[in-house]
Amino acid sequence: MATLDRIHLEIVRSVYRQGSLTAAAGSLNLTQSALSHTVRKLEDQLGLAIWYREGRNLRPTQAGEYLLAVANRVLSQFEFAEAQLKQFAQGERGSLRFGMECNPCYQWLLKVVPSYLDTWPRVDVDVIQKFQFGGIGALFGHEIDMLVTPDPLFKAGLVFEPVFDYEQVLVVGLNHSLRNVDWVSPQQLANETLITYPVSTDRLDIYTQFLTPAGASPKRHKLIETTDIMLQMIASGRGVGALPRWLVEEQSARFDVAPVQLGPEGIAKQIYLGYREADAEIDYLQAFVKLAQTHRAGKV
Amino acid sequence: MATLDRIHLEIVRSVYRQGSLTAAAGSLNLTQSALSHTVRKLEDQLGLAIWYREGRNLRPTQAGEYLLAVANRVLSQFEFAEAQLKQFAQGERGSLRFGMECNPCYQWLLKVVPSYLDTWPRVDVDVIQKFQFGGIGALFGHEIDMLVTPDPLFKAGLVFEPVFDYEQVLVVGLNHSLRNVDWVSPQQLANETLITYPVSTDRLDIYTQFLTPAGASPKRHKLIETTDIMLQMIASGRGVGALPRWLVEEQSARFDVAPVQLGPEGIAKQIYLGYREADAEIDYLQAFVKLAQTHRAGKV
DNA sequence: TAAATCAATTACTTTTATTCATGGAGTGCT
DNA sequence: AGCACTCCATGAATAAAAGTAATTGATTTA
Repeated sequence: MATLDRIHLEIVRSVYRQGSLTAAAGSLNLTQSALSHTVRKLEDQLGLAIWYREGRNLRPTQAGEYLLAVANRVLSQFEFAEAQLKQFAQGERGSLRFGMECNPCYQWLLKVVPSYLDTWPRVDVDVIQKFQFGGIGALFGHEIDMLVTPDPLFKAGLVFEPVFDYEQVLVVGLNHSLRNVDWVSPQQLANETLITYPVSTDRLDIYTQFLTPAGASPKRHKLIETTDIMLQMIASGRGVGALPRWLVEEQSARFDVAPVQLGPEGIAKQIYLGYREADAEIDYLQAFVKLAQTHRAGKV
Repeated sequence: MATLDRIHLEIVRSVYRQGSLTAAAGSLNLTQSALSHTVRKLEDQLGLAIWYREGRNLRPTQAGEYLLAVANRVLSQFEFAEAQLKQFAQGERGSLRFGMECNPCYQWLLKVVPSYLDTWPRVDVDVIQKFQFGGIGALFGHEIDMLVTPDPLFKAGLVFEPVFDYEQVLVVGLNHSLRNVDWVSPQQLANETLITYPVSTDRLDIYTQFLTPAGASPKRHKLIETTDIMLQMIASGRGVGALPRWLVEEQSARFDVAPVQLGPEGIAKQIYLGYREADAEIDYLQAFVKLAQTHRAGKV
């Protein structure tokens, strides 16, 4: 069935380059006899001649010319593919698909990824934000390779590692009455407009760890998708938000906003990286975890 | 060195299509064991896994995904190439490169080629008009496959076959004084302007077979490259020309020109097709010769 | 004309691919 | 839990193939 094979293309190309079967045999580390046999067999199978035998040398037939063109094209694809696979094998190449389960996670990832891309130039990074069965499901379903989440799930087959600690704070405008208090209580938000990302309240720390336990709630709850717009709204006094302290401090140069501690102890948060146990030895994955932990120590 | 081979791509694709090694083995007419061995060997050589073994089924690794993409692309090229070669083998496909040594030859070819292209849709026809070492040299040098010429050369390795007889005539405008004579003599051209294609006089029949033997020559000799312009010039009385009778008769509908016999006997010409003896069995070449001879009988 | 070069061929050897038989591991069903 | 089923891996045996060595014949070069 499949008469044509890579070796045949190699022979056609080599005969063309070297000018003779004998020379081609040398360059392919085979004997002249071997090539002669292989060629004969191929020609028999195809039912046509690849070369005219003219005296002691070969001149390609039309089929030969065609095969030569195919050889040049296809062989380079083989060679490129092999080079790519070699890079895969050496771990120099791959792709990391991230899944995110909280917005601060995304903000954090944006800060870590650039230096990772520098050290692993051949690893593609992709961020997937919508998964059908949640982050864990996406991990098990191989939709993603790494989950960035504040909620580790220590389950067989998965590994979670903490990579970043931060404090979730209230964000207020510079003229806001709460700006200069040491900390705010849940009740103090009863007359405020709270601006959050548009996700259900059980995924918002300010509800789960602050308002809900105290039975409190804000006057209004506004949903805004992007951080920049959210900060602009807060800066203009339209409401208050809840974000990681480091993010607020970083953005305070661009927006007139300030962080305020939530409760007497503050809300401590952690970001975890989760991945499949089976992938643990993938070096470029392991390298990401290491890099993430390095960032943790310094100020991100 | 060359680890990756066609069969590996076949396996990768088949496993993807069939969903399992066992099924793939079936579709490739091999045993499951054979594939397993082959795969193992390839993975060892590449130094990476192509599939994750998950329970009893296989899920492609990143390298596997990549290989699958390569397989889809490269295998289709193999398959197309094989189909093309099959057409070559069946003589359904090829190319016929014509060389021309006289302008009437070209006119004649233009009339024969269309019906040939109809019957041999996969044969490409090419016309080459400039050859370094003459038509015969081009034939021997494989620049062309078929020579259309009025001068056959019966030489070892070449075959010439007559395919068309025609009469070379003088072409005059409708108001020309020679229009209604039975035939013209060389001397009658002494006061005429002769318009010919721009080639040396020893390649012009009106010189070699008419003027030169009689020691005559026209008053002026103008060179014009295209037949249409030449006929326009003749129609407007700027001179006379020499062309095949069939061509003049055909064009007399478009131009005000008429044919006049050259000499008491007329000038009889033949067109020959020359080709390499070695190509004699190429069916689409032989078919062209046959077709050309058919045209000969009828009015071209 | 002799020496050299090249492809084809035959007989033989080596390597590779494939099969057969079997075992282990997961999956699904009762 | 137990059983049947399916799938992949493996080792040993075998079949197939690819390869080599040595020689021939044809053609070119010196």
